[in-house]
Amino acid sequence: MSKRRTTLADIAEALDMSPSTVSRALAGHERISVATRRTVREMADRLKYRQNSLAASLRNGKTRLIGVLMPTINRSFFASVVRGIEDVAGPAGYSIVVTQNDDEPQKESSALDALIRAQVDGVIASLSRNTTDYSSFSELSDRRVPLVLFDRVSDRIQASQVTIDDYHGAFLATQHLIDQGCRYPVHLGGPQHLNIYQDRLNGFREAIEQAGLPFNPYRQIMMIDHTAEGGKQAAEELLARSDPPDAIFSASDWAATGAMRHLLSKGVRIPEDIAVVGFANESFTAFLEPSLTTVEQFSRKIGQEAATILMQQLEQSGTPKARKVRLKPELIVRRSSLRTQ
Amino acid sequence: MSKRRTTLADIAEALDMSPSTVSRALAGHERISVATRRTVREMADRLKYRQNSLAASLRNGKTRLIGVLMPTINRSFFASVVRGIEDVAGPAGYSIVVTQNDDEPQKESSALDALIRAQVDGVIASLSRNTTDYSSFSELSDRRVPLVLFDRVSDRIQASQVTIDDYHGAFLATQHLIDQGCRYPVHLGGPQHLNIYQDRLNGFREAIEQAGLPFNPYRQIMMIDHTAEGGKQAAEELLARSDPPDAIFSASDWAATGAMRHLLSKGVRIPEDIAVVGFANESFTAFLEPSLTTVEQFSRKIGQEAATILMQQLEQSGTPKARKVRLKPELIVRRSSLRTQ
DNA sequence: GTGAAAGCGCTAACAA
DNA sequence: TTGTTAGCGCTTTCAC
Repeated sequence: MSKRRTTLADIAEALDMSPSTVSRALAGHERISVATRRTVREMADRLKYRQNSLAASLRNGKTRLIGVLMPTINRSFFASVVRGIEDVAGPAGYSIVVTQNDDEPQKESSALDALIRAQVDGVIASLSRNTTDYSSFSELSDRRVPLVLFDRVSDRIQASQVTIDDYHGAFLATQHLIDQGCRYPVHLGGPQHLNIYQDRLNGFREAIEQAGLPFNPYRQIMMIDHTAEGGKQAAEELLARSDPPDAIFSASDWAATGAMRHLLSKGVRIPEDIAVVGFANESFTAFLEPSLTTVEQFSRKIGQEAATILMQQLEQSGTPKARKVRLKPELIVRRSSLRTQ
Repeated sequence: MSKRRTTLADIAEALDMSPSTVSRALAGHERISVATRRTVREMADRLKYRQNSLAASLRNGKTRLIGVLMPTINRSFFASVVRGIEDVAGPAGYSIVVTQNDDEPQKESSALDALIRAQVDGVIASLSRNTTDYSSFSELSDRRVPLVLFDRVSDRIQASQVTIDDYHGAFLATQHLIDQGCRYPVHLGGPQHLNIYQDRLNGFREAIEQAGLPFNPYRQIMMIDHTAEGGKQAAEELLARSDPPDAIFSASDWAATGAMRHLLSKGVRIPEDIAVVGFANESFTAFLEPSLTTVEQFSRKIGQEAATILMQQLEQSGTPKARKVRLKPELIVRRSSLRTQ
């Protein structure tokens, strides 16, 4: 009744052969006769044998586990990335260990610790909002664990990178607003030590300058908390100004949504009075009223790319050279910014 | 340059003591002198020792890994559950391996396979939409791997269960619609072999019957695909009727959203002509126009509960007896259903 | 084509 | 309080 796991030895005994033969047969080794392979496989099935990957891993140093580290899985962008990672890692026979840093550097390093202890073969990570000390990551390279960073990356960490061209996305969004006749757009930005927010801000500024419009950073850039509430507060502040903007480009959909909601409640017409553009193409943005123009960042694709790169580095034996992949975002034009017909 | 991992033996050698002493010292064993413990710990730090949990696991049969299996992580409900699981499993020193079944039974069994091979100490799972053969799960109990099911559960599997009272949630929602003066509500339901959809439908019917309203299942129940598109199609069909309903209770927020969108585009007033209630309290529902009344199902809490139960079963040595936890959902009333002031 | 034996790194029973 | 030893289940070198 109390079943112990079936081991190689059990199969060997049942078949009166040696464990090594069984191991080789199961691995599909060339040198083992086809007949033996068949019998072994059948017996393995009958005994419901499952390889104890612990033992195998201990022996050959590979766990076929890949570690994922992100701010929180509980946000659609990151959940999609995990999904993308699974898309390619799963079929390749890897399982995924998910850890989170909650934007706290200390949780980040303990999560990395857990991943190292779990002996993951490689790691895919997005930095915590507040990471400034990168030493926890250097432990990975010390141990020759390949690392791929995505979205929130840093050149100060030796690793491959997968990002989208945030600069370009922001540029497209802003240019679109200008095309729609907006002359005084405001950007709702995020912490500038994160590449993504810096790039989005730069794209915004560049589009304005290229269009030859006046640009006043103190009036046209607001650093906010990227939540619906943060967006709402920003909108309040903007409406209180003597010269409210005629467009808002938010670095996130959530802030854009919060802002839009507040504007509407104050009788502001969108897009006629103020046009609004978000960033991320969260799945609900198409269903807002008016539907929200935003930038698609292909989160699932990001995960797939990151996993693909990691797989390559794991399979190839030599020293993996860091690769950088930058995906092109796309502007999704919807009603919140469409003034012309 | 090419660093091999530091092992217990390395520390032992450096300190001229035996590996077992080092092992015990690191484990904080009582019988080891405090002085020794200190020196050992310091040396371990200096050499950046990390326990090879593979070896430890192989030895003592515990991996401190828990497997999670769900339809797809890429949906906010499930991502939240994972988050909840992490909330309690992480601090307890467990890491989480995430797998998905994409609502395909065959992927489900291969995911379970992967989890078994990975030697997870326990499993938390929600069934695939199409699971009818539960034999893959019986392998877990054969191997005495504790299992906790959540949301989509089945009594035909020997396991603990964490669910919300879907029946009650649906009952509250429907009762609320009736309170608002609706007399002819229609339910957008899902596959009846899943407990959750069955319970929601039952709650709907029961509320109508208790109110003494006429009930025609053929007219008042529609089985649909629970996506925005599915909701839209349902709305189309309902509007084409000679006797359209005065309320819609959808078993999902997404379908409710799609339906609402379509109704509004056809000039239907919500909630005056047709009131709408969804299910799940997806984070965006508060920002729809009108904001959507829905049922909060405490997804993160579900994950926390499931993990707590699993932890208990893992720590306690005896045969774990299956527990069933049923959380109370809450109706979140918003404008899409508020007719009275 | 198959077997014997060693060892991956750790822990724990037993011994001292 | 510490050391010795065996063994978890697997893979692989070397031998036949």
